[in-house]
Amino acid sequence: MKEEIVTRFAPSPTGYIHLGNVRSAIYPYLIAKQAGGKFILRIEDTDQARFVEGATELIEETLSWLGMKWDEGPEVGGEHGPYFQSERREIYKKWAMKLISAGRAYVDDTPEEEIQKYREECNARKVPFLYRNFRPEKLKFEWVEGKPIRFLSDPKRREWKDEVMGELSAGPEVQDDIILIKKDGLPTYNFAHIVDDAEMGVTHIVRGVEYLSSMPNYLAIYEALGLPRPKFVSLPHVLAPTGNKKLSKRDGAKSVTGYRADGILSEAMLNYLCCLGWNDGTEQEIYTMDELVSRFSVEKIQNSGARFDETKLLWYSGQWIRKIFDERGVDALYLRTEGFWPEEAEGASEEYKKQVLSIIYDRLRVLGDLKTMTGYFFRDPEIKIEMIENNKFVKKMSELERALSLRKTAEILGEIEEWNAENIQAGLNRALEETGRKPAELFSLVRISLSFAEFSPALNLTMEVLGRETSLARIRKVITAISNE
RNA sequence: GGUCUCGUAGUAUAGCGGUUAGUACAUCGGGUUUUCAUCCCGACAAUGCGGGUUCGACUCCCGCCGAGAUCACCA
Repeated sequence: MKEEIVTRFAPSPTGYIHLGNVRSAIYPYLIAKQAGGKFILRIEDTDQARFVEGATELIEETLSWLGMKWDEGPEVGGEHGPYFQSERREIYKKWAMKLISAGRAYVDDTPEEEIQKYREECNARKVPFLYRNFRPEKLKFEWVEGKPIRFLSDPKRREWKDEVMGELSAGPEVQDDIILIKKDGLPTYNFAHIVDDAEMGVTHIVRGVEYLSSMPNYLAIYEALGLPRPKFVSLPHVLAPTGNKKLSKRDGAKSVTGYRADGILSEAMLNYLCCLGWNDGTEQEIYTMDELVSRFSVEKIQNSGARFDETKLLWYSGQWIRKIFDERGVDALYLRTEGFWPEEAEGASEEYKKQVLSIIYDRLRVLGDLKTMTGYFFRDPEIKIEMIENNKFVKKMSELERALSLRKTAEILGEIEEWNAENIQAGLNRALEETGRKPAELFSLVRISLSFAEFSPALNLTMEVLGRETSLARIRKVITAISNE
């Protein structure tokens, strides 16, 4: 019988999920789903000082938004609960007692100040601080309320395999009597995650490379507890856009929620993040969640850090907006646009907004662009004569020529029987002939008159959506404005 | 300082003993009757350095250099 694959994402509720950390959720999710296994969400809230109200909800929301469902964890429950470490005190105590009775863990009743003094001494002498060199001769193997419990280490060279980094090893220098249980009775990460992963049957531990240097200590605990080692998957860091540091809040990279608010599609975020430091060997760039689940492979995870590149994220976003429109139609894309329209669109009908979306979608990088790009579809733009005067093509026409050209165009368009893109284009072409202007000149003039925006979709499409009345009214308004000057 | 890890264009990556070192983003140029965008075409641009091994090295080995991680009653 094949062992079931179980992975987990175990964040601390200390704020929003950091962009760089989302990968530590996506990768284990893909590993589990690919094998038909389980993905667990566990909240590591043993540090009461850093706990942030609402952080858990934010984490859950982010995972859900990205399309990840956890099989066990908060909200959904499961057979290995509770899924908040703060509620698992008794479990950790039980495991700590195993070590205590085996003579592998002891109570640390050295005053903190004394340890601190020793630590400073070591720093001054530039030797590594190791508690084991400082521990009392006679150890007390018992559980004492209000005192930390330390692991009794057995330093030696240890070797292990990392699914990403390969065969690794480290000497005894880094192994120490690390704290298992803090004086508040809650476990440290170092102990808690080992206990939880064992209890929950986790087969693959996926986490950042920063834990690599603690591995020898973890290995010692697995050994002392008689636990089998799970597979270790170390993920390289996501680097900040500049410098060589790992991505952090001050690097200008927004949180996942921040990008979501800008109107980045979740598919794009997932796609980008997953392909940052992973590649299936083909030249494919765009992947759906289903494709990622079937194609993902741990062996293909890069082993050097990857720099976060917002520009590429935005490219993915644009690609996905087009992909959804092209493959699933306006309605599918429209569903995503709620909250991204400009204020003026408030009273507009759904149908009208869909029409606007249909002609503007291929210009969007994020849905939030709707706000700045579609205003003139919902209210008459303010006339800015300088936009006309400064345009490099319209500039070539005299004021009189502008007025006459617009008048002619309005006249021709006014005669159109059925107001549709094709007929409008025919009308525009006729206006071109009759005015004798170059396309660049006349079309620029008309385009600006209609929108007074830096850019807009094709003229005929814009007018079709705007409607005959509005289009002609706007052109006439400009004619009046020019003539009065 | 100890320990550990990493090193292909600006960025993300492919290639894993013989390639014109491929692709994508970015940048620059061109095309699609106006703009912006899409789309298409083109250009620029990389194996950190030094030694080996080999007929041949981006690929294997060693050294150096550079970068990062970690050394908490944080995770």
